[in-house]
Amino acid sequence: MPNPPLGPSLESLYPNFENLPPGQRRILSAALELFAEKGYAATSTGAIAKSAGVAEGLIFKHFRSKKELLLQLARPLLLEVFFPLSLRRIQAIMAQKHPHLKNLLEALLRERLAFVKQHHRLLRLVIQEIWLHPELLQSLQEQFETQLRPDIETQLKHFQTQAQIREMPFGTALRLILSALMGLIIPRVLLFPDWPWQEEAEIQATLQTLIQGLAPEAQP
Amino acid sequence: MPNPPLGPSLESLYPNFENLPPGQRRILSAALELFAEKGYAATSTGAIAKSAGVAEGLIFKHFRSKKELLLQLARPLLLEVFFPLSLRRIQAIMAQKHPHLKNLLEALLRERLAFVKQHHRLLRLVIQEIWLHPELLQSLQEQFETQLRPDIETQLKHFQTQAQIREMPFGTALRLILSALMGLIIPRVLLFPDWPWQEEAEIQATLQTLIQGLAPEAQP
DNA sequence: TAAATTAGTGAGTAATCACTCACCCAAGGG
DNA sequence: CCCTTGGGTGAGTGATTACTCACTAATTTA
Repeated sequence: MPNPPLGPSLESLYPNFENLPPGQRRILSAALELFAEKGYAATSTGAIAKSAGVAEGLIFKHFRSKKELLLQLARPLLLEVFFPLSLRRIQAIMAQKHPHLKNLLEALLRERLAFVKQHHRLLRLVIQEIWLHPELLQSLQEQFETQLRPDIETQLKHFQTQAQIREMPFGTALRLILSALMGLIIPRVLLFPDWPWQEEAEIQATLQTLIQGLAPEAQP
Repeated sequence: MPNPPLGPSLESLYPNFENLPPGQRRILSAALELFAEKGYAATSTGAIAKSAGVAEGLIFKHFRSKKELLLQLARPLLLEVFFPLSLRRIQAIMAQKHPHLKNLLEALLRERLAFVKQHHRLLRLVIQEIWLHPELLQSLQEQFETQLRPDIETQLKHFQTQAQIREMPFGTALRLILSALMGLIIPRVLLFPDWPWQEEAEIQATLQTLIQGLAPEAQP
């Protein structure tokens, strides 16, 4: 199946989305779709209202400005998009004492790939707008530092003592892992979703490369 | 030096930039700066004209529309930004019979990092707008297929016969290499230019990971 | 039950948008 | 010496923009 399926995004991700008034829900959904497709700046509030089937004024009853609509859309979801370790499924895997780094990375990559296929609009929106709205990048950093860094750091240290990852700073290891994962996810889902991807082979090649790459240097 | 220097971008990249009428040059420079900073859609032609110190009407003397200004800015530069192998300096390195993959990748990474530090506005512009203007992505693909693919493919095959890269499809190897390079360049130059980067260590870690990762599997 | 709060409407507004047009000026060419 | 051509000007245009406001209607609170 070459095309990522278009699924409802917000219901399963936005905190207590179902308890919001229906108008606000329709606005958020329509805004996500239009922002992702045409970009924030090129999407008018009139178009959002029309697509949501509500009066334009209602947008400004629920959100003080168009920009706040963007931030309220993106902020609660940033963590979910970029830091999969916050997911319960992955935490469950990490709770086990995994013998091999490969098992963790494979679960991570497969889970993230499926997640992004389902919520590709959201990833698109974030990747498009993070360069233009420094608040987004900053809140992403804050959430990471406070909520995720400790967990990931101990996990990586564990693999380092097991000599599955060679000695290197935490930030470096994180960067190498994330760029390998994103290097598959972004072209697969966002840039060239219609290519005839050999997805399983790409997953295996990515994991193999990452694991060999992170391993300690072979002693001659 | 944590901050990437802001250098003149177009003089050295745009084909026969110096022969263009001065008004057009000022417009292109101002548009590049503003598009990269605020995004294409959020930049008005009035702001471009003001920043360039020309009348707004002059923009439409030289470019049929605002969008064509964007395309004329981006298209001739896409290849330079994303496909460093077109550069003479790198071609010179490739002309030698390199004994080791590492020499090529190291030259590539260092050259690209320096290039992007100098032209970070341009990379920013392309990364921001490529999601919203399919023409950009398409012309990028075309240029790659016709001009670069053959060279790179033979070069990679050469490394495969030397057993420095294990057996894998061309597209896969290219993707793995590009994501490793971009995974250093993008955070270093665009996302967190002000961090206290240990740049030399990051370069070495990236190369080491990539070379180990691409190598044939160790036989037990 | 009166009052206040909340969801939702849709016409209205001042500002801004991309783009046009009539015009100026200088340099060549016949 | 006229006349075309091309770089450059800046006021003007209709459309679009984000946002406001006076107004229902229904539900909650006192």
